[in-house]
Amino acid sequence: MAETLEPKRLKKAERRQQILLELRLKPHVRVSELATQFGVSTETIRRDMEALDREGLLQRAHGGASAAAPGGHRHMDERRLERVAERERLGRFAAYLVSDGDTIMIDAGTTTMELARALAFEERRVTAITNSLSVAMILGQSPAAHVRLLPGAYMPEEAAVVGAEACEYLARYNVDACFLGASGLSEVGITEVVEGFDAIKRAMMRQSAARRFLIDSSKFGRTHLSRVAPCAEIATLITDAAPTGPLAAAIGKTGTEILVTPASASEV
Amino acid sequence: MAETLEPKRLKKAERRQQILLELRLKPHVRVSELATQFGVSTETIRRDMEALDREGLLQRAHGGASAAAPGGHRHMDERRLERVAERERLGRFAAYLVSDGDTIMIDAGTTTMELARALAFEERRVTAITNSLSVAMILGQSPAAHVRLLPGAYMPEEAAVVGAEACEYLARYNVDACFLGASGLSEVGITEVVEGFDAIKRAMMRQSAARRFLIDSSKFGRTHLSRVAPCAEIATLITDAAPTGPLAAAIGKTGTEILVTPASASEV
DNA sequence: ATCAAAGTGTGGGATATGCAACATATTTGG
DNA sequence: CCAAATATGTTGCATATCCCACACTTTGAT
Repeated sequence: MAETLEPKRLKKAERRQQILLELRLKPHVRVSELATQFGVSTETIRRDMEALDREGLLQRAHGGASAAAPGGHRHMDERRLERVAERERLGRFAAYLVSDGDTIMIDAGTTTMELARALAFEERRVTAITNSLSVAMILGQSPAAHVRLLPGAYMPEEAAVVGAEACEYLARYNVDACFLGASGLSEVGITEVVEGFDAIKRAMMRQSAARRFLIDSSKFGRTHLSRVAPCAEIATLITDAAPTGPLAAAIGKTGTEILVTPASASEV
Repeated sequence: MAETLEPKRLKKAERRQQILLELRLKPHVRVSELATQFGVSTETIRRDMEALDREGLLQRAHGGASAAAPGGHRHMDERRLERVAERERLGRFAAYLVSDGDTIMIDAGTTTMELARALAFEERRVTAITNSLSVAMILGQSPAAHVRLLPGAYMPEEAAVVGAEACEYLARYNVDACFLGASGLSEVGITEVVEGFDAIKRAMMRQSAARRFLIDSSKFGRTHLSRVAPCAEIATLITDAAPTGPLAAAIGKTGTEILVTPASASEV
């Protein structure tokens, strides 16, 4: 009784889950590959991909699909689609503030990821400490960068580690500057919505000579649950449009250096 | 030769650089898109992509290209293509040794990544400590898993952290079992070729009640630079074929439990 | 200026993919 | 058990891509 039973056929949900898992390891999968692998027709895979694409879990391409965000996740993916140009400008701009030989801290976020890209692209010779796996992977590609990762509990939604251990660990290091993102910036100060990120940001600020924030103007006026720091503690604010109204007043009184990316004048 | 006012045509190097930049914003670009964008023929783009693919700077796909895996680098990708089926079986099999509620350590490697996949797929309720960013991201997807990441210097080729800090940090934890890969297994014992991984493995072994190794039979008889441990310290060897010759003799004398995956004939 | 080398464009046949409509299979709910 | 709903497979054809060979253009050096 030779049981030639093939691996039990996967159901739709399992198959789609597998597709996503596959995409965690490879940046791109082909329709034809998966069809063979799962023993289903290409049309089925096509339908799977179509559905997953609608959910934003992957990006469809001719003949296959790519991971929506390598090292990123659902929430991040959605955010990634908005204001990409602004964030890229912010990241590139912030990279000018980093010199060869600098030691820096970078926290997790879509904007700080752009900074990591810029630093990697320019092959700036830096030592960076981060709690973001995405930042580590991106910046780690640069042969000129040294990256150290913090310990702690892994938070899949943000592809980052958080927790007391990470914060404690930060106390070991003293760096030239930290580059941090944030969920909101208002008269109250810097605020953050992701649980655990506030403590990381505060710990990074403590160990840094210069405290720099990358915050695009869509975050202005927003106040979230936990306050990271008052406006006065921002050494440098890198943004795409100068603050106005009460926020401008609040920040104006502090010694905060406000750097606005140049390209914002040309287009919306 | 009338001088046209068209944007000056990019040279080869610039165009290729531009392609890579594009891939930092989008996970996937199409040949046809870029051809239009740069005003060159699709063949040119194709040649560009082919070259960049050879350099490992992107991953070619039918109709376009994706960003190279940020964590999974050239080496890993190549390795991934070999013995995929064996590794997957090993990973799945090893997952049976993990019970709900277990605490485990997993080190970096292509085989242990498969274990992470299996654990994630089955949503086993585990707490895992790892130095591998890939393992963390894969297993972190599972709602039932808690993942802790070790601190240390990031090693881009392996998408893992290494170093004294990681080893020290491991001493904080005591777990039920560790699941480790290796570059070689011979009479000498377990050996490793990746610098820094040996120390991680030893530290993980120290903190684990059960020491389990996932080593496919192609590694048998190989001896690499640094010895991780003698055969006697292997509690469980999970592999796809029973050792033979001198290796069998060496392992036979120890109390090592040898588990061979039911590849074809037998069953569990 | 001339030549060689490298880069790029063009064309056509082979192959792969997409898409839609319909047939079949599987699951679900009563 | 059946029937509806859902999922998957199949077919045919339009389209897109690939790959190769060769011609043309640009570049750089002598």
